[in-house]
Amino acid sequence: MLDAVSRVRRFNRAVTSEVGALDSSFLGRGRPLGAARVLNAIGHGRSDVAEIRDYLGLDSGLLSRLLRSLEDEGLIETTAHEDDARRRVARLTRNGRREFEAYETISNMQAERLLARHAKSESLLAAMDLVASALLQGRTALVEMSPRAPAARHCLAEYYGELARRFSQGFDVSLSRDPDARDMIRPRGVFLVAMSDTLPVGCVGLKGSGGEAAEIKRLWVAPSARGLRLGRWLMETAESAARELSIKVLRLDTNSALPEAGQLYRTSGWRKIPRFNDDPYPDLFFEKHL
Amino acid sequence: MLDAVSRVRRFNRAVTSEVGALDSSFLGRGRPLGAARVLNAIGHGRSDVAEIRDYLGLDSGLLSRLLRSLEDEGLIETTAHEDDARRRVARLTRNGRREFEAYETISNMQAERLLARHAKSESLLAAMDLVASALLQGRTALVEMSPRAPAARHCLAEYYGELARRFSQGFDVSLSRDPDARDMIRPRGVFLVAMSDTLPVGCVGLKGSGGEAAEIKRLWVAPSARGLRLGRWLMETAESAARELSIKVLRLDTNSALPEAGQLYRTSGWRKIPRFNDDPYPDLFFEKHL
DNA sequence: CGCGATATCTGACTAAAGTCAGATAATGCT
DNA sequence: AGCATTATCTGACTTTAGTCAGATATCGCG
Repeated sequence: MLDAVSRVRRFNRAVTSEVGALDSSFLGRGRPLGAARVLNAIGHGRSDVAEIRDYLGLDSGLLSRLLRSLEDEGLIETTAHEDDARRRVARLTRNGRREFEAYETISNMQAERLLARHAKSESLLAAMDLVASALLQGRTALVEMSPRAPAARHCLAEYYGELARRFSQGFDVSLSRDPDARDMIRPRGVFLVAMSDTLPVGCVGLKGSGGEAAEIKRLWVAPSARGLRLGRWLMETAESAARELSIKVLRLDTNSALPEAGQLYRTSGWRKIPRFNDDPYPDLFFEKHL
Repeated sequence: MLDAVSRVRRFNRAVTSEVGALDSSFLGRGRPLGAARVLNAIGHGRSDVAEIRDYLGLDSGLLSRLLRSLEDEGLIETTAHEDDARRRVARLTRNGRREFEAYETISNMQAERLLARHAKSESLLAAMDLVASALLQGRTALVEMSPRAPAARHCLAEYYGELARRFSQGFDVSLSRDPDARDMIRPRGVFLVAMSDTLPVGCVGLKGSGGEAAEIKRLWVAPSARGLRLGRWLMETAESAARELSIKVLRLDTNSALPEAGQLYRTSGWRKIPRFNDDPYPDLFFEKHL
């Protein structure tokens, strides 16, 4: 019936009217949209004036005036940056925080209303995640963090859950060789998480030993972010990090129940090698010289 | 990691920036956004001034001026409505059509670009359909049309495809009692299609015989529109139409491989009855007195 | 200290969008 | 025909957003 482009355009029309509705609900608090956006940016932790300007794409003169008007309303206060008095930092006052929270409530209620009128809200959320990951593709960031950080833990939990679903015999982390977190933190290794706005959508661990050999562990991409070549990007970034750490040879184990992963390794310079550990889950082993 | 509301809000942020990008690409043709929107509304067949005003939510004075500026550019011409000279109708000139098509090209290319950078564009499209159906929920319309109309045929083809996937023995329309289209057109019956913007997302047929008994056939809701209570709405509307046609008793057949349908019938006043036909596919039979 | 670079602000504009009170003309109804 | 209603238009205005050229203050560095 409808070709692909028409379907995308129907989607665009649908969200345009919905987004417009959000904007006009923001107008209800008697403040122009520009000022409301600045207040919200500050509320969400963007304190540096340059950072706000950059985030909202505003002219420096315009932002300066908007900040002044929020200051006159008593919602924010600005002070000089402590190590550089040319820069200014903005902070919400008590009233500003109250006003910011009113905007937050509007946004949250809008979101809740949408979910409430859908009887299958889990499938709606999954679809929203997928579309958002596609739209945010260019702004996805790979962040190095501890495997114990919340975003990293989230990815690992999803990863284990997925293995449990995919392996016919299930998956129990405690039976697998769970790497010590310290081996995936510099200087021994690294742990990378792909962040798409606030959502962690993928991860990979480089588990070093201090020597010239290291292992790739825990490569995972969220279902909502598949098809965006994130796996490849994670692997390339992990390999660069390995080179920085003077690692010469990388190894990894995987399972033939994860064919996408195997395909990725084969097409990016990895070579199949014999089993090199006694972990019960993997049945395929790869190596790559850097 | 992220609760439902945060996920919706991430989605909102993602589409807000995307919509902004579409808007600014429209600016490239040297015309303010307001004028471009009016031109596009006219190009998409909205000719009545009041209709445009309503669709775009514009003040009458503002729209009047925008129409004047498009007229001065030679892109549209307005004439009095033929049955009511107070109303005006706008129409694209040859140049206007060319300009409209330039905007169409921009939108189409934007959509294609998004799809092209996604390696699983079919899953992206399915997600977009689902989100759009949810957002457009309040604007979904039930349209009575011939079962031979394109939108109706689309629904029927999807319906047959779904039966083929769901029934363990497959499904072949030619073995089933395919109702004559005329039995689902007034005055004998009706055929309803749920339109969500341009996408047909559900259908139902009321197959009459001219007498007091009629059958409900071809109830289908698109996967992207499930959870929106569309099935129930289609059934209620078909029942109202049946009452209008002085039908006293409705019957239908279904299959236990379609549990959602059976559940819907059971919770809306239908009673299980013995088999009343020799169609090989159904194994459940219902009746409802109006 | 002096000087070019940097961050923000101010002033003076313009363009776009939106508001609102009539003006104008056609229509429907008695 | 008379008159309230309806659809659109015009004029006069305000608000919001955005641009741009300097002004001001601070910083980093030789």
